[in-house]
Parts: sequence; C-alpha cells; structure tokens
Amino acid sequence: MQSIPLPAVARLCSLYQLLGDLETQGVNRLSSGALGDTLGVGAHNLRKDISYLGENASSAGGYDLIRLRELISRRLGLDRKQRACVVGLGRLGSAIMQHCRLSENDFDIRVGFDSNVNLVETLKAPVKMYPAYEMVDILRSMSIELGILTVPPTGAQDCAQSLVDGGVRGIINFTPVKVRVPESVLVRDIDLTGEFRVLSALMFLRKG
Amino acid sequence: MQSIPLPAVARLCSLYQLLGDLETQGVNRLSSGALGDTLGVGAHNLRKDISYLGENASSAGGYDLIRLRELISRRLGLDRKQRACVVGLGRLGSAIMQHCRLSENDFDIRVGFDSNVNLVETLKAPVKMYPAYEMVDILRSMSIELGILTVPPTGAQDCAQSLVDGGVRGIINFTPVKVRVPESVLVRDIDLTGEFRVLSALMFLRKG
DNA sequence: TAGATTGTTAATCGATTAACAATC
DNA sequence: TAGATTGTTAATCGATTAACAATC
Repeated sequence: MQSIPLPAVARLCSLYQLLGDLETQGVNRLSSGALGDTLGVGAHNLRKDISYLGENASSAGGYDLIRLRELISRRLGLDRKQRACVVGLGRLGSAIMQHCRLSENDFDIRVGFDSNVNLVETLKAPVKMYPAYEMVDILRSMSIELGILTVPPTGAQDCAQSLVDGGVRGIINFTPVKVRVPESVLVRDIDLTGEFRVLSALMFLRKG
Repeated sequence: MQSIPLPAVARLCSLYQLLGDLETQGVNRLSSGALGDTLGVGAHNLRKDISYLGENASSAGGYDLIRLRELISRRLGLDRKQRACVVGLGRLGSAIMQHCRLSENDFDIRVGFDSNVNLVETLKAPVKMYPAYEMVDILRSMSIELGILTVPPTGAQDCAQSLVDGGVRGIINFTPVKVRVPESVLVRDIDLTGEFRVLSALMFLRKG
C-alpha cells in the first residue's frame, strides 16, 4: 500500500476532527470545496489527500461524510483508544492530563508520574499518579503505548529513557530538548516557546 | 532584503533557543555540524538557514555563538518582549499564562480574560484578569500585540474578533477552529488533539 | 441530458541536500 | 601551509497546484 506524506497525514487528521463535528451537527454530505474552505486548504489538495486513502467508491456529488470519516479512521488507525501517560505533573502536565478534548477523543490517559512524591500524593486528578521511580514497572504492567513529556528540560532525556524502557512506542515531547530514543520509538516535538517565537518573528518580518 | 522561508524561520528560532542555553553553559564557539547534531538538522541545512541572516563575517572555524544569536535576534525581531494576553482561563490557559519559560523568554504576558466573572475574581495568577466583555478596551489601553486563544471551540471566533478589535496583530490559536481574521493579523494554530492524532497515526502506519 | 464534482496524471513550485570554491 | 569549515550555487527531491477525463 502507498505511503502517505507527513503533511497529508496531518491534514487528514484535522479533516477527521472536522468530520466528527459535522456529524454531530447532522451534516452528512459535502464537496471537497466546502470541506477545504472551512479547513483552510485548497480543494485540489484535499482531494489529493483523500486519494491516499485508497478505495473511494463515489465519484461526483460530494463525499459521504460518515463513510469518509470511517475511511480515514481505518487507514490511519484512529479507531481504538491509545493508552497514554503524562510524565511531569506541573501546570502544563496536569492541564494536558485533564484536557477533556483529549480523553473524549482517541486518547485514554491512564496514569501520571512526577519525581515530586508530595505532588503525586496531593494533586487532585481523575487518574492514578505515581512517583517517577516506579515508572518503568507501571508502564509495562499497564501496557502504556504513548508518553507525554512535560518535565523541565534537565530531566527530559532521563524521563524519555524511562518511557522507552517502559515499552512506550511514541512520545509527545513538550520540552525544548531533542531527546534521543531508539529508531523504533516515534517522537513528536511540540515546542510552545518556539511556536510563540515563530509567530513573533513572522509578525516582525511582515512589517518590514 | 531576501525573505526567509517559513521552515527556515522555525529552525532559526530553535537555534536561537539552543544558543541561549549554550551561552549560559559557557560554550562560545561551535561548528555547523555540532549545532546541527544537537538540533537534529543537517549541517547543510543549518548553514543555508544561517545564510538567510545576511552579513556573516567569519568563514571557517565555526560560529561565534554570541554573535550568531544576536544576528538571529536582530533579523527576526526577537529582541524586545512582546506584550501578550491569554483569552480563556481554563486549565490550559492558566498553565500557559504561568508557564515560566514563556515569560522568562521573549513574552510578557500582561493580562488574562475569561467570560466567567467568578473565575476572573478567584483564580490566583501573577497577572491582572478581567471579564471578557472588557477585552477590547483593555487591550487597546495596554497596547497588547499578541493574543493567546485557549477558549472552548464555540467561543473561538468571537474571541478572535475581540482580539482583532483590540488591536492585536498576532494570535496563537489553541482551539481546533480555523478562525477568520483580517489579512493583517497573523494566526498560528496549535492543535494539541491534532498533534496527538498525528503521532498516533504515524505509529500505526509505521507498524504495517 | 447537462452541470457539478471527483480521482489522478502532469506541471509547477519550493525546500532540502549535495558539491565546491573561498576563507580562516 | 594544511586541514577544517564556511557561504553559495547547482541538483535533487517532494509536495502542492493545475488540468482534465471519468462519473454521478
């Protein structure tokens, strides 16, 4: 089967989100143009992305949104909740842990870790929390697949290693550190400060 | 002056961050290869990016890191703190508002807003907070340049409009909604749920 | 049927990678 | 000087855009 370019995967994921929203609004058929408009993507581009999904019965007359959503879901493996954990229960970590859009959707955040034992015992949260030194064992026993890294930069590499040792296969890395992991583990970096800076730079470049 | 491609701007911003860290560690000269390695970017690529900065005296012998950092700073306008506000003081919003890495660096988060008046009065935070209906006036009087949008999806477009009316020139949008703003206002979308999904999809595609 | 819309192939565009002369 | 490293031009690579025949 053909492999899908990364930008196309990203657009398909946001399309997937949109299709879910439209479904609850009772819309069930729309053209590539209409979908592209609300997504801020050209109709050409969107059709091309959809073509990566493979089989796609209907020509003309717009897309059957429910069918399309299922197609994306199946091709990208978005059906089935992934078991996740949060490492680092500072403000950002606990916000992510309790971010309802995440758990409503395809992620099942099961457990949190922090090196501060006090915090682990006192923080109010809807999931179990444990001290960091128990991480590897607990990850293995719970079959956690995905780790969310929200620790201070200094601890990033060590925690990433624990996640790997615990058997995680993917990491969302909110630290500005480039962590080193085996090839078999995927890392996606989200550098908030970086994103802010990029916006700031673009605003500056725009002016002059 | 030549314009810089967006991906290059993003890489230069993360290089800027790295240079700051190295500076505090006392490192003051490094080659493009060494810098590229810790950044996960090819040396070629990095040199090309640096060339967009224009004037760059020294050939061979690696870069003078302090000088390089200043060059980036000046070319991308990263000297001078931007005045920012947070709209939507839920968990994510207040985490961002108090995220020290942001305020330590180039952003000066001055004020927060929420439609829930109770929340505005009771939340503990290091900045002033006001109810949403006062937003436009306060933004103007404080000359806020940048808005951070962390409201529920339903309120996103309205709040974006208030930010625009308040004179903001850039928005970091954490909602999954594509907000409509005048061309003069830059928007940078950070869709956390989307990022999670992309990782999930990549993990799935990797396997089979 | 006619008009609209899709799927897919071809053309354009832009970014990344490679190569190499210039420089410390 | 010789070795290393830069800046920049050229070549490759990949994604986006355009075009158009096939289809509802």
